[in-house]
Amino acid sequence: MEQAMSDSGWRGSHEGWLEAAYDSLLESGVDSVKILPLAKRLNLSRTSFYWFFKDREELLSALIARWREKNTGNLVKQSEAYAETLAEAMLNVFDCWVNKDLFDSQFEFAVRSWALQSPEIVDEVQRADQVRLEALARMFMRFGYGEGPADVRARTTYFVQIGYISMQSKEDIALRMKRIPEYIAIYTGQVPQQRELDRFFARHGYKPE
Amino acid sequence: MEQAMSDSGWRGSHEGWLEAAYDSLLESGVDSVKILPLAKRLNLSRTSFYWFFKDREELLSALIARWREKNTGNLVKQSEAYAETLAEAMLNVFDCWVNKDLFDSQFEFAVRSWALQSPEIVDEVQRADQVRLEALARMFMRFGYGEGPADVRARTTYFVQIGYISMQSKEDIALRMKRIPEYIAIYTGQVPQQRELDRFFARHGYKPE
DNA sequence: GCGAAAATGTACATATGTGTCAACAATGAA
DNA sequence: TTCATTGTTGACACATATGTACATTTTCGC
Repeated sequence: MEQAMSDSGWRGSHEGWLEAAYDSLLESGVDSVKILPLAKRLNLSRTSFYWFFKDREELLSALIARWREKNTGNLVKQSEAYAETLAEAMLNVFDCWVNKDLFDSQFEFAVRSWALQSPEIVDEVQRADQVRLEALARMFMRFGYGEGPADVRARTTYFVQIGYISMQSKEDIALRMKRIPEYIAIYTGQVPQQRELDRFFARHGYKPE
Repeated sequence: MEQAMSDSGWRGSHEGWLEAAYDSLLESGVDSVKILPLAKRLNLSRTSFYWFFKDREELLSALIARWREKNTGNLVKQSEAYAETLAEAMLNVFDCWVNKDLFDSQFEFAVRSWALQSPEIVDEVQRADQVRLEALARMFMRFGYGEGPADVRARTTYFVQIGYISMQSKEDIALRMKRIPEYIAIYTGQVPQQRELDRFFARHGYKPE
């Protein structure tokens, strides 16, 4: 239960507090990101916090910066990755949905919930949504869709995932993988080729029987 | 800014506090549902609250009961409504997405965000999701889909909406209506007939040009 | 080892929330 | 008009959070 520390011999650190804040945000929402509880978790004095951050606000800003840098960047990158067919391109995007390193769903949900009580976060989230949707629409257009249909398909693809996240359901990998060809067919209007699926499954260490 | 009152000459009431709690929940999330701020909003003494509710817990339970009774019931009902084609059936479900009386999106989002900080609410939400998804899947099966495809299509339909809700975007009605035929095509795999769309638009008081 | 810095802790002032209690006011039925 | 019911209030006790001031300890370069 020890947080990552800088190489100094000190117990606390900027990263330590941030990591604890991140954990608390994901577990129980922004309102649980309070200095006193974090101090208890870290076994540090509460006031020690103020050496690293000006105040609670600054900690929350750092949290948002972290989210901004992670989730949107990777989604855009995956939507632009090389692919021969639309189905393959879609599977590249799906990498995000099954790989925590590319897209942190819990973080995403926590930030969206946070938006409910902060207009600044609403702005932040809406900016992210726009960037992501535009990237997905460009992907559909690369494969011949017109602007209107590409937009609606981008929305379908994206909203389904955001909706899924907000379900917070923990269904097992096998079931999720089994549904994937079906989703690809709906989103792209074309059935993925077996070798495309095989490549996808392989890179996520999944073996269908 | 006067809350609905019972017919007695008293200022407060069970409904008054509940309504204020509902407003606050939708505006700023559960953590804003505190007795002291609600009292200020109602221009009542804080302690007067305890005449109507045992404690804050009881108020929150009343809020959840309200949500449970409203959103799930109507969605199930719409999915079971009479329709000659799948596209028409889908449009019946879409009634929920454009009519606040049938489905309260903001309430939905607020409750889902609340789940982040309460395991009991997680249970509540998951139960609702299951009931709703089963109703939608039954609808697809009524029109000839097998169990597997019906399930995935139900999920697509439902998740897109939940995702849309969590975007909290307030795009104008005309734009949403314009996208509807496109969505119907993706979800059902069939293009809706003009007369079906006309009927849908008409009952929501929308006139396409 | 010594001193500056980096980090921690104690004490204080303040704000906001909860819930209980006992006194008080308004209402309407007998 | 009495008077129990229904509703309202302020005072109290307590809990949890924030942030500041200042003293103290730890660490590392010299």
